[in-house]
Amino acid sequence: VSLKHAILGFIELMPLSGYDLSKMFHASVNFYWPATHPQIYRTLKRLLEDGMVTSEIVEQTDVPDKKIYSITELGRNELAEWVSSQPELTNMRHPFLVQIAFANLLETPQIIALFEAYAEKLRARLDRYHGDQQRQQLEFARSEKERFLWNLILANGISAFECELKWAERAIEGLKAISPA
Amino acid sequence: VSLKHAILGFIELMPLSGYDLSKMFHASVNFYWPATHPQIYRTLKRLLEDGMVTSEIVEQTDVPDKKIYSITELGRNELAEWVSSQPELTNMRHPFLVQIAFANLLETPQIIALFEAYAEKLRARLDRYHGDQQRQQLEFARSEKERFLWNLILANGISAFECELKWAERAIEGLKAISPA
DNA sequence: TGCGCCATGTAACATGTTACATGATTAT
DNA sequence: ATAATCATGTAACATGTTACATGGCGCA
Repeated sequence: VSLKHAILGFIELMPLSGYDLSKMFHASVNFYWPATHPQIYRTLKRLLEDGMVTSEIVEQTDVPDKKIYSITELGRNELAEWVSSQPELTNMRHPFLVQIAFANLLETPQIIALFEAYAEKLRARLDRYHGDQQRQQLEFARSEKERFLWNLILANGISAFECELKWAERAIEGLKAISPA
Repeated sequence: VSLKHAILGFIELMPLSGYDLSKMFHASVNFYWPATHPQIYRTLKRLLEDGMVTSEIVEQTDVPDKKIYSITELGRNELAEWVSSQPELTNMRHPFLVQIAFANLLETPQIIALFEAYAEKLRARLDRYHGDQQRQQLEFARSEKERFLWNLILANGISAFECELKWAERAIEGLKAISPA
């Protein structure tokens, strides 16, 4: 339901092409709302049909032409309505937990190795959160309030992954305690 | 990729019908791997075609017949392989963060209200984690190791939601500080 | 010569959701 | 009566992924 609204949200910031949107998704919300380019183009097509956006072809020299989308009054209303609607809990798909749920077949050292590989991935993700790529997005904020909100989102990712990492590290300790050293 | 493996994992515990599986998903892994019954029946059909499971109709009096699925050698291999494969990071869809990312249109008190509604939902979810429904599942554990793993999974949910709740509460504090009281 | 960026899209497939469809039994 | 539980499934739709398709420019 919500890719549509994320796209409207970006276009509300400024008129954008599908390609721009794709880059923005990858540079910013990708961690909590991934979107690939076919999905974006398809959704833009639908938004256009529904009159939520308008498109305009901008000719460019040297590089291919762009199709720039702008938000309409209807789109702005839709976005405003969605933004103020009741928040939903993330419905996670957590493949690692499923894996662990059925890991009884494995030897404890193997399970420890799984947790260690998982912790490593979490650390890599945390590094990316701490990297400046994320912070650069904050520059586009149009107000103090917006910057504050975007900082909250960043903080959410960091705290969630730190929490997950702590859990994994505690799990490793616990598993080592029951494993024949 | 992984509903298939979750189903194999359950059937490996004991032979089960689609209906049983549906109940087990709702009672246990639902928070980190939701599955609806059409999905389960469809996946069972495919697993049967692929020779990962066999089915047997069990006639019952008073209640409708059951179609009980059992795991095959092939299915057990597939499961074993998957369980020991490289763990993947959860790729979240976090609609609330998207909502907040574009909440600049709203007045600060409205944003606070959103966070409060969100925090309320988190608390409700935590209550369910602390409820005994989750703990009852632990009874089915076939070994100390399995019980330990299942406890880890429970702990993961609790710590993740507690962390998220703390984040939301801190956010509310921060927003109140910048709002005209 | 080949890779990567720019820029658009489609096709096929996989996965997930909601609604439809049936029908008996048991408890309120 | 009516709702809930048992038990199976299909159909239609929405969403997400991977691969295919095109084509120019600039850089190494």
